Formats: sequence, C-alpha cells, structure tokens
Amino acid sequence: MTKIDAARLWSLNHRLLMSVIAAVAAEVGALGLEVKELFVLSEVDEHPYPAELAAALVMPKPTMTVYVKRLEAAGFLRREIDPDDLRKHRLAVTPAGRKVMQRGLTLLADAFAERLGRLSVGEQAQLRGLLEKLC
Amino acid sequence: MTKIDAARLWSLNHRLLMSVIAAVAAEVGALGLEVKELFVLSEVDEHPYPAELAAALVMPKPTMTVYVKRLEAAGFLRREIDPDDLRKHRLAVTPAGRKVMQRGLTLLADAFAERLGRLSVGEQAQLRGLLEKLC
DNA sequence: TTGAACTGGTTTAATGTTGAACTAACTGGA
DNA sequence: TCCAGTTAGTTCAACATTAAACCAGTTCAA
Repeated sequence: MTKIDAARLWSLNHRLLMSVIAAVAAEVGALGLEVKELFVLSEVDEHPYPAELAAALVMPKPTMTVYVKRLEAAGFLRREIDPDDLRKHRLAVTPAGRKVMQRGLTLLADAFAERLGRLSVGEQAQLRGLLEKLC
Repeated sequence: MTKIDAARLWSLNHRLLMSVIAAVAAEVGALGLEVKELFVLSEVDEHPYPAELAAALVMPKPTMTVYVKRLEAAGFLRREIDPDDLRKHRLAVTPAGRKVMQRGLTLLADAFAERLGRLSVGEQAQLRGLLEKLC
C-alpha cells in the first residue's frame, strides 16, 4: 500500500465516523446530552478521574473541566474529592447517567450497525479483528 | 455482534483516528496549515465547489467558508467565479497547495501506517476493502 | 415574462474549545 | 522540617465553530 493510499484509507475512515456522529446527533441530543458528552460519560467507569479521562479521550484538560461540569449539572455524573489525594475529583456515573449512557450507546451502535449491515457477518468479524489490532 | 460491542468497536476506531490527528498536528502545522485544512485541501480536486466540499466532509457551510478563505489567503487555493453559474466559486489547488498537500498527506499516512504496520499486507488490503464498502 | 421556490455562499452573533497562567495539594531529597 | 519540582483541576482570554438570517443568482411553472 503506498503512502497516499494509506492517507486515502484514513480519510475514508474519518468520513465514516463523522457521518455516523452527524446521523445520531439529533436523537442523542433528545436524551439531554451531546455526542461528545456521551463519549466522556461512557469512559468514566474505566477512567474515573478528569485528568485520566482527558488523556484517554485525547482532549485538553480545560475541555474536560467543561464536560464534567455539564454532565454533573445534568445529573449524569457525581463528583467527590478523593480522600487519598485531595487534588483528585473521583467521578461516578449516576443511575440517570447510566440510563442515558446505555440509550446513547445503543443509538450510536445502531447507526454504525446500519452501515455494518452492508457487510456480511464474516466481514464484520474481520473488521472487528483488524480494528482491535490497530488500537 | 451485540449492540454494545458495536459501540465499543466504534469508540476504538474513533480514538485511533483522534490520536493519529494529535500525533501529526505539530508537523502538519509546520507546513503552514491545520490538519482540518489539509483534509479540505485534499478533497478539492474531487469536489471543486465549497458546497460540495462541505457535504463531502460533513461540515456546515459557514465552516467551509472560513477554511476556504484561509487556504486562499495562504496561497494554497485559488477561487474563481464559475462562468456557467455565477453563484458558484470554482476552487483549484495551486502548485504551492499541491506541495503542502502531498507533504501533509505523507505525514498523516506515515502516522497511520505506523499503526497499520501491526497488520500484514493482506490484512491492510482487507481493511481497505471493508472501509470502502462502509463509505 | 414573472415571481415563488430553491441553491451557493457569506455575515453575524452566539456558542464551543483550548493554551497559558494560576491555585492547591502531593512528593522526595537535603 | 523545608522547599523545589510535579500533578489535578480550574479560570480566563483568545480563538474556532456554527445556527440563523441574509443576498445574489438560478430554475421552472404559469
């Protein structure tokens, strides 16, 4: 594969993701959060501190501050000072947060699955394997 | 594949792309354009009108206005009124634009290829085929 | 022709994002 | 015990993005 082919491939992938986001934005918005907030929420269990979240999601710390603040204000997230390190804010998804998170992820998965439907079951498994190797 | 698995897969893919963008941002910036501007530039040949570009890249028209303006000011793009439809601005990549475009795409492809390197040549071809079906 | 509906592109004003600088808290060596 | 260096998180001011409204040009049915 030549270098330009790789760029082309990359660009295809990028466009695919952007169009999936655009497709679900309205429905996810109806749940009371933005698509990007959904991404944040869905990583809280695995990365329960803002700085960890920011690193995991490749976004600057101030951006995370804003998202966490909004998610907390919406009642989807709780925040408490970590007793072991008073600088840290340990995050926890609330029951309401868990509900919208699962609904949101389902919407996202459905939109993605609609495209995946163009592939056979075998091809879907192939894609999954390839992407897992890449990450 | 369950719904949540699809969401997970999607999220993996998203993170992969974001981290590639972050990795090349500095080097591409040194060429005199942003990564997003590079995406725009690289689609001009195929979609030579702003409205087409905006649709192809899934971004709002005003955003495209800004990018086109910057790329033109930087000398990477030329713009002329389409004689067949005076509303349309036909875009053309300048020689300078073509040069930074190829360098930028090479940087992007290198960063992506670094990850692709985890796949065999056959797997890379497979991935390409799958993504082309999805787009 | 006319004019209502549509399309390409821009402007403006509001909103979202983020680099730089900051505060508070921790860490480790002298 | 200090204090210099580091880390978590925030604030603020600058910058980027975009929805809504707009203008100019096109289309097409009457």
